[in-house]
Amino acid sequence: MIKTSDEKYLRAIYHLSEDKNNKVSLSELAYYLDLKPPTVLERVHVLQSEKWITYKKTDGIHLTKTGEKEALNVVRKHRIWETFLHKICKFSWSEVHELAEQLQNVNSEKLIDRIYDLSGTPKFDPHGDPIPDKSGKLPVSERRPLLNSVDGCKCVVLGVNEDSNEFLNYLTDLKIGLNEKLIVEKVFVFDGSMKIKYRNNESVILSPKVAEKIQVTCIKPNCPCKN
Amino acid sequence: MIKTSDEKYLRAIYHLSEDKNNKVSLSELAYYLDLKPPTVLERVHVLQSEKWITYKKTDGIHLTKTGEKEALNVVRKHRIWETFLHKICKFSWSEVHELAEQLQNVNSEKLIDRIYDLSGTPKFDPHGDPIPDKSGKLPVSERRPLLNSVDGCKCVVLGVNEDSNEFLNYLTDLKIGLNEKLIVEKVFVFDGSMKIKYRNNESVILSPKVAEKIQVTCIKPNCPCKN
DNA sequence: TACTAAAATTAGGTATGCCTAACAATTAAT
DNA sequence: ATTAATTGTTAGGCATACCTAATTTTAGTA
Ligand SMILES: [Mn+2]
Ligand SMILES: [Mn+2]
Ligand SMILES: [Mn+2]
Ligand SMILES: [Mn+2]
Repeated sequence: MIKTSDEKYLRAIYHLSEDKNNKVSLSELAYYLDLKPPTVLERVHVLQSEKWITYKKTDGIHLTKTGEKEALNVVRKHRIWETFLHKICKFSWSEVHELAEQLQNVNSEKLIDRIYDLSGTPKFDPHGDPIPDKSGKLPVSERRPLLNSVDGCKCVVLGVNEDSNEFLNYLTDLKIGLNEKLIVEKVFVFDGSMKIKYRNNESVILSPKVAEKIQVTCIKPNCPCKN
Repeated sequence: MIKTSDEKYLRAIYHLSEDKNNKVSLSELAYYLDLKPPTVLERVHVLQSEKWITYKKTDGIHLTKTGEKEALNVVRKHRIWETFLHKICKFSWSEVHELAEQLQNVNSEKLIDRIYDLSGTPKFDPHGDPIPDKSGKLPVSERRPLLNSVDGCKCVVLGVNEDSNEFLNYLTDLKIGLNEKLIVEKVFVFDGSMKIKYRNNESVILSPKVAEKIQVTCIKPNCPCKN
């Protein structure tokens, strides 16, 4: 049986190898977990001996098949809790992550099933991230960065690429939330920032850094936006 | 700020000094927590230095005013989670305790408030135990042991005095649950066991050991049952 | 009161999960 | 190719939360 403290590592490794899909280095993992490299090295050796991961200095850290399955299970629990907290308990999308970190440790598949049902058997969490099914399969989504939009594109927010409170609160201030419809009025070729219209003709200019992290899908068919 | 591991101790001490309202001994506490006395002694010293409890070998362990307040807060969290699990997540009353033990460690007053509201701001948990309010005040209940009933008494189940799965599953097998109406057909003076009628004229003979642990209140006013 | 059983304490030990400081190896830059 | 910076590794230590075995204290009983 896997331990809670292992799950933390597996989820971290999963995220790091997902984002930047190249090898995960020791120091990277240490930084992500807010721990020091010797600490992490120690645990990595253990995780390796338990066959959850492989590690070679040159090759970095990789999840094994079993490790990935376990990681996806933690991701599943995390995202189901986030969804439950948002939909049923009415927490904002910037509050759910931290709480879910605690709740995901609770050890009861039956409880996960129940809150999953209570939340309406969702496919995506409040940040738009896909919820793996029990076998670890991820639902596919059309999401692409808002940054790839062309002038005139009408699209809808499916999620975000970053969980940080600073970012989420910024969006909340702008009143940009999940399922918000956005019209890309103009893309400024200079730096890629874009003027967006939404709600009752509110409008805002988003920096490319922000636009890159907002995930959308076009509403009109055959929209010429890049993916 | 109090630590999760301290809360476990405070709740245990609270229960032990509640049940048998005399002093709580070290070995008693150790047994309850399923730990060895030296382990517990160590922690007791710490808890004492942190002013949650007092301890003198002769006098046993006592919660301080602050300690009791903290203990009541854990009890509150525990019972709210139990209620939520039962009412909203449809867990049976024998399943909720163990899960609540895990969930009560989650650190968010806001979350407790939300699930409390979701559960319909209950005053009692699925075992009939009172849920303290935020200031630590307990709602009063009319509960008395079924054992104190006289022949012919009509009463309703308000709770139980024991959380063990063996006991709860026994009641579940008999289909005796919360709010079940019971008629005491006959009390056998020999040993105090009693014949009970309930539901569609089902009937059963309960041993005094069981009857003592079922908490009820009389339905008819001026019922001559003892309290 | 003296003896015995139970409870409390002390001493010393283990596993886990974290750390710093010092050193080695690798990779990037001049 | 040499140097500098980054990354990984080793060694040794600390705190927490447990344990057993041995001893002391207290309380119950004869
Ligand atoms: Mn999250
Ligand atoms: Mn999420
Ligand atoms: Mn309970
Ligand atoms: Mn209860």
